Amino acid sequence: MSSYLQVAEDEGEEPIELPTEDDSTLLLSTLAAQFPGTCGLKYRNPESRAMRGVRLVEGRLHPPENGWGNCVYYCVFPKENKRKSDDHLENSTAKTKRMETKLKCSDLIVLGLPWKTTEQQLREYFESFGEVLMAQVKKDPKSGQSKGFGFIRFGTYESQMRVLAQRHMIDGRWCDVKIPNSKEGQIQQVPCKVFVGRCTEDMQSEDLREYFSKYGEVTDVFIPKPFRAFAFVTFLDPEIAQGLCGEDHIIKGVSVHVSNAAPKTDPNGRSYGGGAGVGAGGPRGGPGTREPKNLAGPFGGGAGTAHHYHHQHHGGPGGSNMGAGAGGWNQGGPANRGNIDMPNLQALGITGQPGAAGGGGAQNMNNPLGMGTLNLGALPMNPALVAAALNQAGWGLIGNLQGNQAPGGGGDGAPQGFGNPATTAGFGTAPAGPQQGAAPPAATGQAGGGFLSWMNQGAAGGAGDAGQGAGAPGSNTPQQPGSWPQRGSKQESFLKYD
DNA sequence: GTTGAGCGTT
Repeated sequence: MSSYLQVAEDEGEEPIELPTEDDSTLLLSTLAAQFPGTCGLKYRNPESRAMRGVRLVEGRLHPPENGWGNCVYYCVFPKENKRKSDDHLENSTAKTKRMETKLKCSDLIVLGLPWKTTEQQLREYFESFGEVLMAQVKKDPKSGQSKGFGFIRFGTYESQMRVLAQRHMIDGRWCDVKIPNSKEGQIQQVPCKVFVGRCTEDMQSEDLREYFSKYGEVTDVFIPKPFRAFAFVTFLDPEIAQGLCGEDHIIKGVSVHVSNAAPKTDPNGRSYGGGAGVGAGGPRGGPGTREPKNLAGPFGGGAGTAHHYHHQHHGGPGGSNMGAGAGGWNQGGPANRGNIDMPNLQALGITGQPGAAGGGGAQNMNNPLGMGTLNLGALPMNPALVAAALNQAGWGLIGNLQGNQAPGGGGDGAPQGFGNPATTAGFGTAPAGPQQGAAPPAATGQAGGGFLSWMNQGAAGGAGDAGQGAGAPGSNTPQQPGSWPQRGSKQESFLKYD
């Protein structure tokens, strides 16, 4: 017997009745279907007159102690918890939400299923990650024998991301979940990493982490060694990262400048950018302003680059992670599959948007968090500039947190600030939705403490990426017994900080 | 009732 719950976008708005589930919970997906971008619910406590948050566990909103009652519940949006000072981005909530409607889930292919696994079992397994809209096991039409793979579809992007983030022990076998080839290039990438210039030597990674944590969860801090007067800070929420770009902040009494994380280069030092400097985009750091040492700038337009990458390929098909023809976007094409240069890009569905720079770029910029916090399309720039900036933002490199890739040489550039258990513990700890329930109330927009913490953003942090992975093994994957099976591993290569 | 990288009878 499901009943209905009155939910309004905000106080004073017309409520909509939403059906609750049999267990009286309200599916976040149900909520999000009517209020795209919502990340939670709140209601006004009649006694204290204060707003109260509704418990959210694994995609289900749980009623207060005495049931839902008759009061009206209000949506909580990530945007609303953001600081106000990002108005320069002109990211209206409405626009953000509109964007989010485009954050559709994709079918996901599940590889490596045991022959005996049924669709029902498949569904049941993945339901611990969120609402499963579809589950199928591909079978031989004649014999009915499973082909050993299947497809699933989730109701929420977050669930999808969670599932893509790890391997799955299904019915006794490790299975891979990936974006199907047929869906390639349909998912977006987002930069979560910012460049912090004018750092002083006494700024430790923890200082930066502490400082920037007030804006959102910091998943990574990278400070090059030896001292180079800059750092990289990676946020869980890409929009937070974006919102900080162009700003000056005082840390330890020193004014530092935040800008887009620098672009990366391929081993030959070629530029990936389309030539439009990031600085042209507006408030972001202009060319040359962020690089204390002015390394040879491989960017188009001669913008100074903070650093570049060195790719070490250990066998396997070479190829840079960014195809020149793609204007800097990770293409995720077949040539890249399995290339550690973009380890989990494909798995995470974070692939390029070749058309981004051309037409309709803005609407293609979506948020893999599924929380709708990023709205690059609303930036006061034209799509081409956005695309150009993004090309240089150093997005795209997603490391594999499972710890089987980075160790063994990849961690040489990340002596500290990585592999922080506090930030890596989120994922892979339990299939049943790690820490959502424990997420601090204020952390809306961040699906739990460690959501996506495993993501290694940006090539800029190549060394850091590796380091993060290196820090993870054994500490963040209690459920992962031993190492990741080597199935499908084709090569090893590393990104090394230059 | 075998097999173990892959890619979906709509």
